Formats: sequence, C-alpha cells, structure tokens
Amino acid sequence: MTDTRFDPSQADGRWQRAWEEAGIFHADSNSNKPKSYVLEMFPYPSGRIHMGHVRNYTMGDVLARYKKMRGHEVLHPMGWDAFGMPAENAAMEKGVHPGGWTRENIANMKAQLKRIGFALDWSREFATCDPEYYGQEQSLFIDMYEAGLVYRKESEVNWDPVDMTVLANEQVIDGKGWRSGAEVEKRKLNQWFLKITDFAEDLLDGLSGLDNWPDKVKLMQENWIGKSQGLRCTFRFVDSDHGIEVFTTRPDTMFGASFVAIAADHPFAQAQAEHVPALAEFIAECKRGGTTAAELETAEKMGFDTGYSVEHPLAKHWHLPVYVANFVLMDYGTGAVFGCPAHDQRDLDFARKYDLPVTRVVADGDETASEFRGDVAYTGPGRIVNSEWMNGMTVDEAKAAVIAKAEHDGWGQGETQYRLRDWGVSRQRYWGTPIPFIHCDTCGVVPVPKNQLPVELPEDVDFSTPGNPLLRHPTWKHVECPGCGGKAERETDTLDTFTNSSWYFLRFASQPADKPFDPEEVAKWLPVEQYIGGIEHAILHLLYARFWTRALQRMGHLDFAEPFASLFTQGMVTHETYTVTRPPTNEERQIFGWEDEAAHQSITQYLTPAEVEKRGERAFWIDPDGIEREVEIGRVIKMSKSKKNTVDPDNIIDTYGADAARWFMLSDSPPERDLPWSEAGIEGCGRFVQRLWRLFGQYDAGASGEDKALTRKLHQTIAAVAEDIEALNFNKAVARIYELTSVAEKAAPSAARSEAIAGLMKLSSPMMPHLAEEAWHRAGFAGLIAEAAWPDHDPALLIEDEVTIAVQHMGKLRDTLSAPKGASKEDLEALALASEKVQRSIDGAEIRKVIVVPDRLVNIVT
RNA sequence: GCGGGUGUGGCGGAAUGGUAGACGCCGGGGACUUAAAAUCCCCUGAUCCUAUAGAUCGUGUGGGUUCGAGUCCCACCACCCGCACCA
Repeated sequence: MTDTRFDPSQADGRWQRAWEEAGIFHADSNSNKPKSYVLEMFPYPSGRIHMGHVRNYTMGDVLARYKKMRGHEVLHPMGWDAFGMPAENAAMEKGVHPGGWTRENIANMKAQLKRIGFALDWSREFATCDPEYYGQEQSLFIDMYEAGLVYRKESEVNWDPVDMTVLANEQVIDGKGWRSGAEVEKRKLNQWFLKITDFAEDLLDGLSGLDNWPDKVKLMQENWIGKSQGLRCTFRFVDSDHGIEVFTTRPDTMFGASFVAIAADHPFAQAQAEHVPALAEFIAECKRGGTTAAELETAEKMGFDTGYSVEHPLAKHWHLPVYVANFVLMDYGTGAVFGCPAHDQRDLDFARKYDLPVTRVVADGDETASEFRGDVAYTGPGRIVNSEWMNGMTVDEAKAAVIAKAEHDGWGQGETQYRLRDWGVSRQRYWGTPIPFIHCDTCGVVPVPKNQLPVELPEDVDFSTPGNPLLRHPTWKHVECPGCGGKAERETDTLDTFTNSSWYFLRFASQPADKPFDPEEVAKWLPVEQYIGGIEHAILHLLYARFWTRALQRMGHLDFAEPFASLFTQGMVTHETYTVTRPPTNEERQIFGWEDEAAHQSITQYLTPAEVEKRGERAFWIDPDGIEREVEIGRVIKMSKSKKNTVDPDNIIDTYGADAARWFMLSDSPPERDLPWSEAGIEGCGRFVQRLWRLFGQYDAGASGEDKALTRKLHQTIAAVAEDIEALNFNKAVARIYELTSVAEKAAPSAARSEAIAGLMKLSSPMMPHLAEEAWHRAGFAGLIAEAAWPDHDPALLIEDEVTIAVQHMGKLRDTLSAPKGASKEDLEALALASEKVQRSIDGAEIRKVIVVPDRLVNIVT
C-alpha cells in the first residue's frame, strides 16, 4: 500500500478486525458512564442487504460512534426479524426449508453488514426464529392471556379455495389469488386477538409526551386510533320493541336523516338474508372484491332496500328506510349508521343514487333553504336550521343537546368510539411463533404450561401440498391435555410477525435463558434513546411496540410505558429506472404465440444499472446479439427488484470501499427525505475519501506557528458538526466537513493546521471510520480513534468580530457592507446611507423609515 | 375514498421572517503531462446589456399579511407514502 492512495480493500478489513479484537463495541451494562441505546429497525433476512439498510444503519452508526466519543456507554445491537412469508414462498418455489433458507440469508447478510464496518455489539445478536426467543414470546403471550389481554373471536380472512390457504392482502390481486388465480372468498375463522383497544386512550395520551417523535408520525397514530365522541342510539322498527343500534358523530344533523344503513355482515342483514334470496345475493356481491380499506372505500356505493322501516327517535311518526350498504363497516361503531346526505359526502352519493330525500340542517353561511342542491355535501360549521327545537344552535351545542335528550328520554347515550380495532394475531402459516395453546374437548382452550415452553416448530414439514403444514403434520399437533391428561390438539395458528418486533428491543438489552428479560437490566438501557427506521412503520409496528410495552407495564414486567424516547424516520434510497424496447427473440415469439402477429413486434423490458452504459444525458445497452440499443431513462423511484433499479452494496464496497458508501449515504439529501443513488455521486465520494487521505498525510506533529482564521474555522466546525449529528442533520455535518477540508488544504503549514487536520480525523471518524483509523495510526497517535474523545471547542472562537451587513432599499438588496460585530444602529444607518449604490437607488426620494437589524441588515424605506 | 407528506438552478440540496442558491454532483475553460489517469485552479440560476459595471426576473400556481416572504395566512395544482394478513 502506498501513502498517496488510501486502499480500502486492505484497510477496511484490518480495522474491522482491530475493533473486534479490542471488543470496543461491547455494551457493558455495569458501566457507570451515561448510557445510550441507539437502535435501528432490525432487518428481515430476505437474502441480501440493500441500500435502504445501508442508509438506515449508517445513520445509527454515526450516532453510536459519536456518542461513544462523547463518553457514553453505547448499546448498538443487531438482530433478525426472521419469521415471515418470504421464507414460506421460497420453500414452495425452491423446495427448501424455510428455516434453512432464513439461516443462510442471515449468514450472508451478516457478512455484508460486517464489511460496512458498523459499530455493533454482535454478542447480543439473535433471530426471532430462535426457539430461545420465540419461546419467551410464548411465555409473554400466556401472561397476556392471563391478564385478560388475549381472546378469541370469529374473523374474516381472504381464502383461496384452490390453494386451500389464507391469503395476505398483498397476495390478493384484483380479487384473485396471486398463485392460483382463483376468485378469493371471504371466510370466517376463529382467531386470536390482542386487546389493544384496552389501551386506546392510553396510547393516544402517551403521544403528547413523545417530544422527540416526528409530528407526522404522532398525527398518523392519532388518526389511526381515531377517537371520536358521539351518540349511540336505537332506531326502533315501526311497531316493534326491537331496533337498530346506530353510532353517529353527528347527532346535530339528526333532523336531516333520510335513511339507516347497516353493514353487509350486520346480524339483522344476515338474518334477513336467510329468507330473502336477493339480499343474500347482494351480501355475496359485497363479499367479492378486496378487503382492504382502500378497496372498500373506493368501491361504488351500493345499497339494498330491506323493505323495513325504523322510527326517527326525535319524531316517532317519521319513518326511515333501512338499507344494507357496502360502505358501512361492521368493525367500526355498531355496524350501522343513519344517513344525513346534506352533510356527509358518502351519504349524499348514496342518497342521490337511490333518490332519497336530502335536507339541509346546517346553514352554509346565509344559505338556509331546506332543499339541498348539488353533489357536494356541506361539512363545515354553521347554525342548525330546519330542525324544530334545535334551530339556531351551533353544531357543538346541538350535539350536546341531542345527547342530553337521548339520555333523558332513554333511547341513547353519549359515547366515545375509537377507530382502532383489536389486533388479530392469528396466521394460518408455518413460519411464525406457534401460539402456545391446546384445545381440549373437556377443558376447552388451555395454555401450554410454562415449563413445557418453547413450543417448537417441527422441522419435518412438507410444502408440496396446499394448506398449513402444521395442520397437516402427522404428529405435531397431537398432545395430552395439560388439564385432564386426555387427548387434545395443539393450536396450529402462528403469531403475526409484528408480535416478534413488538418486544425485541427489550431482549437486546437483556437476554436471560429462563425469562424474557431481566427488568433491572432493561431499566439500565431503556427507553431507547434514538430509534431509526422507515416511515412505512409509522403506524403498525410503532403502535404495536408501544402497546406491548404498556401491556408489560400493566402486568408488572416493566416500569415504563414508552419504548422509544426519540424516533427518526428516514427516507428511501431511489434510483433512475432503465427500459429498452426491442424486437422479441424467436424464443419469445414462440412462448407468446406471436410468430405471425404484426401487433407484437416489440418488447419493453427493464434493465439494471449495471447493464446500462451512461454517456452524458443518454444511456445505451448492448443486447445479447451485440446490437447497441438506446435506453430510455425513466423516473427516479424507490429501489426495487421488480423495476431492476437496485445497486448491490457489496459491489459498491468492492469498488469504492465502505467509507465512500457510508459518506454517500449521509451526503446531500436530508436523512428524512429520499436519497437518489447515482454513479456520479458515489464516484465523488470516492474522490473525497482520497482527498481527505492526502490532507491527513500532511499532519506534522512538529509544525509550529499560529493560524487564527483556521483555528476559528476548526472550532466553529467542531461545534457545528456535533450539533448537526445530534440533530441527525448528517447532510449538514457533511457540508461542514467539506468546508473545513477546503480551508485546511489551502492553509500554510503551522501547528494550527496540524491541529485542524487531527481535528478533521476525529470529526470524520463516525462517518468514515476506516479512513480515520488508518490516518490516526499513520500520524502516530496511540490507540483507536473510535475510542478517542470528541474534540473540545472554545465558545469564544465561535463569534466573528467582523460581520457583513446587507443594505436594502424598499426590501431590495442594493449593497453589502462590512462592519464590526455589535455596531450600533446609528452607526449602521449612517454607514448604509453613505453607500453610493444606495444613494443612487434612493435618488433623492424622502426617507420615511430606516429599519436596522443589528449585525445583519439595514432597510431604507422611502 | 380517508390519513400523512413533498414541491427552491441541469441534479441532490442550504437558508432563527432579514444578502435565495451554502456544500456536493454534472457541465465548461485552464494548468500539469509526450499522452492519459490522477490532481490543482477558475467559471457555472435565467434574461437584458453600452459586459471587470449595471438592470430585471426568479423558491409548484393564484391571492394576502409585512419595511421585507422560500419561510407566516387563504385557496388551488402536481407528485409520493400508508390504509390493519408485506416486512
């Protein structure tokens, strides 16, 4: 290795070994230093590390290394969210075992992570598919059951009648199973649920204390929990004691009601369907199509008139028709609503379609007419009109009045509802945590005794036939009942993988063999000081983790409620897409049957960045026949296999080294925004690594002499980089380091310059640790820079003594002047008026006002 | 449909209501070299122009508040993300 070029292929591995041998990233829970727990969302072992992982873990790594330099004892662990569907898909497609496939992926990805030089405590590594982990999860699940937080109920799933399996929403494409292509049915199964709704109010309240969470995440969780206050009331069938219970958040619009609508799976609809074939058919129609909220709500509004009528609670003689409607959800409220078309868009769409009355009951400004025109509902505030005794009230007054009347007259009561639903955790799949329960004809549902945990997954499973392998396994499910000793069967559902990620951060802090965690050890590290991950987890994962932590607190396992003190959600790594349009090959013509068709004379395919040669603004591809074709450069979008716009981190590290890749991940884009990957960008980072290396080589311990300007710049940079890293503004810290590098390069040799160079080694070491170690060592410093202290800065040097004053005339910049820091307003005004350029602009006009902002600006108003 | 976000040069972006474009990339010009690579230096928002100077315009669109708006307010447009069995 020569001194003029930094060689990452040698240095990276050498320093990674040095760190490992010195064990400097092992977190010592008995240390009396202040503790920092830095955590990035652990990866699913899909096979290869992708750039999104690199970005995520580089951010956490910079913070972890920085905290260590600031004298903290840092816990920075890594593990594997190892259960999930891709492993079962691989088993079906490639005939491999999900466990073997997963273990192999973990080994590969771990090797990849190690090459990037992350400051991780690998001694705490685990995978959620380890029986030592999921066995403890089973134990916690049983605790939750005993605490009344687990229950079973019927719930609908997507059922593929050909593959005989439950499908995830993402496996349902246009209402059909992704593999079989069969029409997906909705089927009811008895499933396990966690009572997250018990904590709805608590989870909502807790958000206000999360000062270091992004507002957008808190807002999304707030909307997800969806607290609303309203009225639950009964609309009685005409001449009957029975009725339909309705929940509404708009009791103020009750006099505008024109129909009652119930969900397709509402008990009354179900009961009627038994003797009304047309209704049964309508309900079946509603059941076709997807189950996702987006699909339900964008579907065309459809209704079925049951022929029944109900009495309006405020006017018995007033009868409303009862419809079954596809836009009413059984999961929310009571599964029934009253429709007030004038003031709700969905109700209006429905009323117009079925020609129902539309009556205005809230004034839209001066518009009070009872007849409502147009197809846009009025949902704003206003006075109540056309509503008998409520006329003139505000919306809020009317809400309170109706609730009070309902409670007084006994036909309803005020109620708080949440949009949040209980969490269905049953999955009819193999590769997950087995639910530790046993079904006995005599004793019912019985938990597996804790001394029999873990309930391990059987290894000998077969994926060649459809259905859940646990259900089909010849022996696994047959057990003795722990209660009566009779014949019984294991539960064959497994837990949703979100349960695995709902407490892993506790297990990193403490992993005893005989219990899920040791509360005292956990208390030393938790809550996580900084959690970093993708915005896609803003709701589900983060809400479930908050829920588990609260549940564990309620059960006495923990004494805190919030797991993550600070949260940061980073953006995605994106890349251009490349497509080429070419004639089909003979083989393709045969496959698609296009031998003679003129219509199919070309095929458009995606190309990977590696296949494309870029020349300036254009791009080209040599096809298999050696013909060069122009490539169309498409939009910059998230890296994904299907669009082939991915870049493999291993290739980047081979070419540029780990530090260049890390530097790129931190440069330019703010961390919360998307980062567009480009070849030019990584090349620039590679050049900067070498540039720093040359500068570091000029460190001279024997140099003497001052350089006040450089020293000032160094101290300003130390303070700014620290501030930027703590705020996770890595792109700004990077810009600061570029600036100091440029200044130091140009400075003449001096003791101050050597100090600046040594300072730069430290400032850049969290980002480019291998380069920094190598330079530190070459400069003759003892020890590892990873263990060095962050440099101090002198606050006095942060203040400039000369400032530039902008001079404006009517808000437009006319001149800039230099003035001493802290100059008086009078002096600045005089200085500004003395400017020839300013005088030319004023051109003799009368000066009406002069605004002076000390140390910044003078604005002259004429 | 509901919820959340983003929008500034050719590109990524910077800017406590106070000099818009820091820093990086791309591009152009030059130095060094037999040459190339590497490196270094200079220029680089648009338009006008009598060109080392000067003027006008310019932060998605249209309004507003203010001495002064990328930043605050109102309305709109475009794009992206999430929507409960993907992780």
